[in-house]
Amino acid sequence: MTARAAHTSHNHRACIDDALATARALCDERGTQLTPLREKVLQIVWKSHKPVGAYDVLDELARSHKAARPPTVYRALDFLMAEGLIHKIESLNAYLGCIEAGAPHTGQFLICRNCGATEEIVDPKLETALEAAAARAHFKAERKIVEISGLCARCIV
Amino acid sequence: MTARAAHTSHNHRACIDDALATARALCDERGTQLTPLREKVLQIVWKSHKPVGAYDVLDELARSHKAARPPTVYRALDFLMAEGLIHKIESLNAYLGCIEAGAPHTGQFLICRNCGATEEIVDPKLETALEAAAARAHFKAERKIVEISGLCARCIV
DNA sequence: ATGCGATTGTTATGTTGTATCATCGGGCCA
DNA sequence: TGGCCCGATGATACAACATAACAATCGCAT
Ligand SMILES: [Zn+2]
Ligand SMILES: [Zn+2]
Ligand SMILES: [Zn+2]
Ligand SMILES: [Zn+2]
Repeated sequence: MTARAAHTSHNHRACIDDALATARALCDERGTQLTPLREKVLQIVWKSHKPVGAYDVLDELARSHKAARPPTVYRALDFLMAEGLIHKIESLNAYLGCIEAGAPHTGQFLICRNCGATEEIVDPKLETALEAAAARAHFKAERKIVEISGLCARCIV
Repeated sequence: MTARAAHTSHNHRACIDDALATARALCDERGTQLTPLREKVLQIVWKSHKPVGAYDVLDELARSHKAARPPTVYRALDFLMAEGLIHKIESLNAYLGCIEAGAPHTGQFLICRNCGATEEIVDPKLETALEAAAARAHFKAERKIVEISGLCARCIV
């Protein structure tokens, strides 16, 4: 498995610390600037394994950063997406920390409609099937969005 | 092939007529009401093979229906989605006529970033791969969103 | 010191989507 | 016929999501 499943109980502090350390290392290597503001936003996005809306990030950010405004947040989110550190969940208009930062990819997501927990999966067979489907239609695939909603293992009961 | 490819030239009037006829037949069979308002919205969505935003629909609708307001359009779109006559393209916040109305499914889409043409595909192998990926993660899939953006055959040059 | 580019501040606005209550109109039954 | 129900639409207001445009700041290279 590439990462802790979203639904398992775990010491989530470790998730956050790992994500932040990885982000610092990647940005350092690339010469991009993971500023304190951007790092704070990344930390907020990683507060849980549920996608978080931009305005929720804003509310949280504003607690420690009174100047925060919508553009403050969207710029940070744009940077983090460009660096591959977070993904946008299009069907929720919300953002989620990436579990495979550094390996460029568009994510594949399993979104629980009951508890909201969203697991990013990296499934090579699915990736292949997506490429093949596009190829059969003579289409040059660039960004491949997969968002599957339903019930997570924990919520199936 | 299940339908005309979005990028091929064709008599699009036939697309619209087919879609409206299918919609009337389905709603009649189900005892649901495809009112003139809803039919008009469906026709507007089908004006092209490009996804159309709700407020674009509103602008168009308002030309013949002065009372039209956002709820007017969203209610009609919600009805048409519930009947499986249109799909929402989540990554564009826009709506597209369904080419397989009557066969319940969540669509798989190829979205050209150059010309905007969006083709709905029905690819059983891809469907299988999605199911398998969810199953491997012990996830009960309900809605499966696939939106692949890139370049259509015509725009690859 | 000066200019440059990247980042952030600041104000305003654009775009997408809902909540809520009122009104209309056909079918149904007393 | 008159009253009732219910689905559809009208109408007003607002919530949620996102960007435009310009100013200020700061590190750094000339
Ligand atoms: Zn965690
Ligand atoms: Zn769940
Ligand atoms: Zn057509
Ligand atoms: Zn194209």
